[in-house]
Amino acid sequence: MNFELMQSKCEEVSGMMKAIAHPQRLLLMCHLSEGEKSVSELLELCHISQSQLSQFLTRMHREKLLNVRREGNFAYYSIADKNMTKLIQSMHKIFCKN
Amino acid sequence: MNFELMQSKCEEVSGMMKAIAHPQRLLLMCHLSEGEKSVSELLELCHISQSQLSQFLTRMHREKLLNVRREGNFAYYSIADKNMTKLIQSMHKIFCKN
DNA sequence: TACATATATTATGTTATTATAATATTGTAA
DNA sequence: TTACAATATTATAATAACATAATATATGTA
Repeated sequence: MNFELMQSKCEEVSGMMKAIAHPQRLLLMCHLSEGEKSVSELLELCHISQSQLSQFLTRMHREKLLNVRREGNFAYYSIADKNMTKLIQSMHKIFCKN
Repeated sequence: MNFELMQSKCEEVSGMMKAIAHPQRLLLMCHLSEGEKSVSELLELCHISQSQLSQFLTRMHREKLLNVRREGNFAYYSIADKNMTKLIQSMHKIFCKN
């Protein structure tokens, strides 16, 4: 792998790191790695205000990391980026096993 | 895994994510994942000012992510946290293969 | 001693993140 | 139509991150 490619990869990937470089956003991603969840469910799972949760979700959706599916009054979010799912799974192995 | 544990893990791990949530710091870590490097070497590898490089290294050393070894005029940095090394390797597999 | 080289520190202006409060929107049900 | 519940948006104050310039320290060498 040449250096220029390495640099541009880092540029790209560090953006994804930023998304999970926050305790609550990482927790969100961990919960979402187990499947789609509604905003209300996420609100119960993470100790965070409704406003901030919505802001985080909106932001990560804008960054193409999350999908939304709206059904009536509810919004269901899921991880949009396959690599993000893989990453969370790797992190789980590394940091949460033993 | 219970939720409280999950939360405290996320608290801890998101700190590490922060360290690599920056293009140049991630690039630094990638280069360091191949072994110890001197500041001068890193300065050549990353396009970054001497001051900022030193600040980044100092910061990550303070956060126990890096080790320093001083030899005469030079300082050699290496990754101190085994999990960080594992993480960088996983990321390499996920983002840089194909 | 004087000077060069490698690295670290300090200071500072700019921009981005975070947290919170307040308000708005939209869909559903009475 | 009114009211409520779920979610989104806007505004804003506090804090942290970033980039850069300037200066300092420490080691090695002529």
